[in-house]
Amino acid sequence: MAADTSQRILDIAERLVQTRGFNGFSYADVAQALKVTKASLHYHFPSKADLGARLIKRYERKFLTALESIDAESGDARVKLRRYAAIYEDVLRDNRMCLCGMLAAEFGTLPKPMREDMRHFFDENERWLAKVLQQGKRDKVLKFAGSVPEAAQTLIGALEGAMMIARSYGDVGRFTAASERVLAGFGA
Amino acid sequence: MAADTSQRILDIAERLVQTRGFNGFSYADVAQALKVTKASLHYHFPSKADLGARLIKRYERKFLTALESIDAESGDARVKLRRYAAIYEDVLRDNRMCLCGMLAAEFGTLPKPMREDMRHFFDENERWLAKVLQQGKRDKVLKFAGSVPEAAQTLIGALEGAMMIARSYGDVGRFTAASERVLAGFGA
DNA sequence: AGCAGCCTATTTACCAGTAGGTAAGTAACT
DNA sequence: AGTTACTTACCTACTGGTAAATAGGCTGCT
Repeated sequence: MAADTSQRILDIAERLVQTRGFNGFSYADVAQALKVTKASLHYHFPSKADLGARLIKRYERKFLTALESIDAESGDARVKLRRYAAIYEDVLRDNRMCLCGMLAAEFGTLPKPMREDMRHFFDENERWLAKVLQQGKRDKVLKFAGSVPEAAQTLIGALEGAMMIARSYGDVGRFTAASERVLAGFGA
Repeated sequence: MAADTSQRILDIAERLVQTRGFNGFSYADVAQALKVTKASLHYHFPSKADLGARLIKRYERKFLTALESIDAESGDARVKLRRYAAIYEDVLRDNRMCLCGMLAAEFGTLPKPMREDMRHFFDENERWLAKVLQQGKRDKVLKFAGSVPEAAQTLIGALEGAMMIARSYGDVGRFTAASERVLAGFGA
């Protein structure tokens, strides 16, 4: 029950960051949602920066696990890309922004450790995507010009941006359309 | 000198929103930078929501003026697209995020009028881009599949996302690379 | 079995600093 | 005398954070 509280705090804080941003919520918000006192939160996460850092690490772990599942369940690079985009779409459908996409916008006010953790998330995404793109190229199911890492970076940026704007319009379809177009540009 | 104060407030606030976000700065920050009191700011912009709304409107006006210049100075749709992307790059080079891209991330905490103004900015961008894309298609200098408005939306999202992430890495080149790749996808 | 002592999770009761905002006064120009 | 552009002096609510008290469960010892 004890370890559970930490996770429940993270669940609520995660939702708040994804919908309102790291600067858009307070310990009081989490405390209220969880029906405990603020002081209790500080017991589990001494400072907001700690909470934020833990949030990113857990999010990255969940995300990379999902990517491993994709690898395990499909061999076709085109399918992998589509399933990658589908992760974003699912997040958006829940009215959330990608946690790290949100934090990227707030970069200027983020504690240093959070900045590094956030970039690590994108680095790992890029690594996975680069692997998939390389594989797709080798298997001749994807075709695109130029450097593989740059292609991966472009893809991440395009999906994050599409997500961010689609959310402002409350329109998942807008994301889907952009996502399909971007993937089509890679032959997927 | 009086009318000037309002503009100087907007200048400073604009910079703060673009670097720290709307929730990442306070009237006290602006007052300090301008060496006036907070109360003086409230004289010019009664509430922060007012300030924010005025900020967006001024930003949109400047932006649309820049787009008119592009129209006036070039007839080639490929050049127009490249110059459009160059606007983003210049903003980023100044270590800023696009004002409305930043606000899109903070959408969940924005006052309603600001939400609408922000979407208006994107709508106008989309309108201009759609016009350019249509023209490029007609002139056979651009080629892309599917609906023109959707293509325009995709382009905006890709540039905003690339910008946001590149800024987190303090790497303008990362934006440039993504931007070139995206434009290449339209034949530009 | 009984209980002392400890650990974990939590509360109550604070704290200083900052947020956005207001009321009333003032100084200069028209 | 009125208008414009401010300042001084406040206000309330909230921010992240802390210290001390407390309640309950588990440990080992006699």
